[in-house]
Amino acid sequence: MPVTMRDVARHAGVSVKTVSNVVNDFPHVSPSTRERVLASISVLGYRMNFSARNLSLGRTGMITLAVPELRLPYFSELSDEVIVAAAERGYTVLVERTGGVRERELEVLTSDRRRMTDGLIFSPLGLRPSDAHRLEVDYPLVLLGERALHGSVHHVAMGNVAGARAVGEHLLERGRRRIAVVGSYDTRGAGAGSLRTQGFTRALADAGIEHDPRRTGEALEWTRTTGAEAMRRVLDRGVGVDAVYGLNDVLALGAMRVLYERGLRVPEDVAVAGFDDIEEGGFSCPSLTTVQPGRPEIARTAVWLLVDRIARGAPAGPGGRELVVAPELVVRESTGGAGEPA
Amino acid sequence: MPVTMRDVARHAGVSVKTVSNVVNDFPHVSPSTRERVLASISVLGYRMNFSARNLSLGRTGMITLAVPELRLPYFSELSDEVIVAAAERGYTVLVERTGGVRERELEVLTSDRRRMTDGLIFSPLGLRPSDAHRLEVDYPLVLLGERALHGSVHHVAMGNVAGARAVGEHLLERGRRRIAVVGSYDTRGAGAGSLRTQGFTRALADAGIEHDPRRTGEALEWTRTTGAEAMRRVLDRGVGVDAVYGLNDVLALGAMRVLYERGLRVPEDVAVAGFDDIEEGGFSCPSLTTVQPGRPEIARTAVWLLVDRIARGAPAGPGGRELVVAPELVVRESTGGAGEPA
DNA sequence: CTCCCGTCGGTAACCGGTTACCCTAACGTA
DNA sequence: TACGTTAGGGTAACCGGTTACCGACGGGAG
Repeated sequence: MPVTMRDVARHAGVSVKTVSNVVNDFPHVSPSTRERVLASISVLGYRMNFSARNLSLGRTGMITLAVPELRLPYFSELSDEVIVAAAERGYTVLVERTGGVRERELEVLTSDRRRMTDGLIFSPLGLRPSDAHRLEVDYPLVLLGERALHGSVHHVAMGNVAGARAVGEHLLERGRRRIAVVGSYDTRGAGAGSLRTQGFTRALADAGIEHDPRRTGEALEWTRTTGAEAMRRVLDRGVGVDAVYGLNDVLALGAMRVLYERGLRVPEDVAVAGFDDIEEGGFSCPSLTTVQPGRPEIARTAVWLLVDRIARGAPAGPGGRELVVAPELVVRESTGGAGEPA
Repeated sequence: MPVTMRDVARHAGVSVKTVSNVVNDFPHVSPSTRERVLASISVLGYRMNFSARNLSLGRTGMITLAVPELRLPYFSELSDEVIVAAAERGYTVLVERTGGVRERELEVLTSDRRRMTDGLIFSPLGLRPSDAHRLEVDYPLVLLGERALHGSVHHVAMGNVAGARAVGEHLLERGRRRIAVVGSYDTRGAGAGSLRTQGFTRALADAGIEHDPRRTGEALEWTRTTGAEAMRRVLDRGVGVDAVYGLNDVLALGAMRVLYERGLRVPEDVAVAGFDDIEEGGFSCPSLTTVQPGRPEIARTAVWLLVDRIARGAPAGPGGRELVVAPELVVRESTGGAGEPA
């Protein structure tokens, strides 16, 4: 039913090889022949069958991006950037949603679906350190987010500790001492939550201040809702709070919402800072101080590394590189703005 | 190099047909044989080659979702929902980004890349009414957003006019009369902007009020930034404003940010309402009154219609259905809350 | 007038599944 | 014992590109 290359060849009076040459812009085709073939293609309405090409070539021109949830602004902005970067390199992106659930993440690594694409950019959330060996796969893989314990897998990380430290120092500089942390959960692992907590407490420790655990509001998922709930719990404990550090922006915005509901002024009564620099934080009222983790660079780098591995045909190998993108503090109204320190 | 079905067959001492039967859960395989085949698969580490399967089957198990930008909350939330709905039906989603640019949208409709998937869910933005015939494609297609002028293409729409009218009536009910519209651009076409403007002005007209065009802030793109700019332009014209209707939520939030910067109180001085009910609007300060357009239902319906068409193998046909999902007004703080009308 | 070489294009095998069609063995029945 | 029936499984063609390999043709050099 559909028009094939052989149909075109017949129509144009040439061979399939020639049609293929034309379609793929190969040399050694005379202009007149090319013309004729293109005309036939147009007349017959020929469209290439990608499954067939993929089968022959052994590659698909697609990569998989696996993220927890597309609706979280950080990931939607990241995905957007990955898609753009992939398009620049001629790749299309297939998006998998893991929900941040360990089982689904493991499944993404091994499922047959994965094999529909040439490689995987993977932002794990639920994986445990003991799952590290699961990342030793035989296809091109680039990890985003936290570091794999070791191994040969490329890995693009952000400066979580450095960024968190900068937030801590900034809040201290603004004279805040009773700082709540919203979102902390696991403080020991190698996950973002842990690293961002560590960097922060380190800044406090350097200033001779100890973080009061009663000012920690835990949140397993990082959403506006859980941020708000965590903030409420902290406030309800009755310990004074003059600043809030949300481990990411949506947590911070959820917390800010609770402060608003309780009539606390930001930044006069309570300063607020987040992490990720999602677009929304630039428009909240007040705008949100945060850490720009270099997301565009992360996206580009991840795609490049992956495409590179695909092109080289070297699926794994010992060349697992860890690239850490430098973060940058973005000071906005929620901590008093870029003006003079309070 | 990679393990094929024939390798498995040889190893298990059966034929490829039997391996295929096992892999695809077909009947007529004795338990013992099945066991043996599964063991061989496991030993050899066999993984199915999807390109080959796709070539044989003529389908890929993937669908394309084409949206303007993934970073816009409406589309990221929609994409999330489409991905979930597709997964329920056994499909994976390939995301294309059009940027809302007409050329890219037309390209998505016809490109070879499109042929890598079984169907397309398409949310056009830049297409003109005169492009309607371009939508008469020979593969399964479901449109989101505004109506195609006519034709045989399935189409899931939201109740733009009804929703916008509800917003208008709500603002009037709250005693607002000098209402700015942010985002309007084309007021005649069949696009969302036009419909949402029409519904609104109709509500005003019904109340005997005429919309002052000086209170219209145009914005071609619908983002927080353009919303803010449009709001500034309106305010700078010096005409009084006691309410703002953003044609979508991010426009409204951008406008709200400007009101905040200028020291205008929301909702006391200026009420604000949007459209789309993105999650962010529930957490802004104040929270944003908006229209919930039934996005989850839109996503599910679109996927179902598409999968249905794919399954039926009836690419087009005269059965183009238009489904309109009913919108619902969500009253929040930015217009005075659900309490008694001011 | 040959020979050589580079250009252009044809032939057919191959990628790795699916499946129409066929055969066999085993069991039940007359 | 002969035969029908069906479950189980084998064979080979096919999906539609890609490409290794081969051959023909035309022009310039010897």
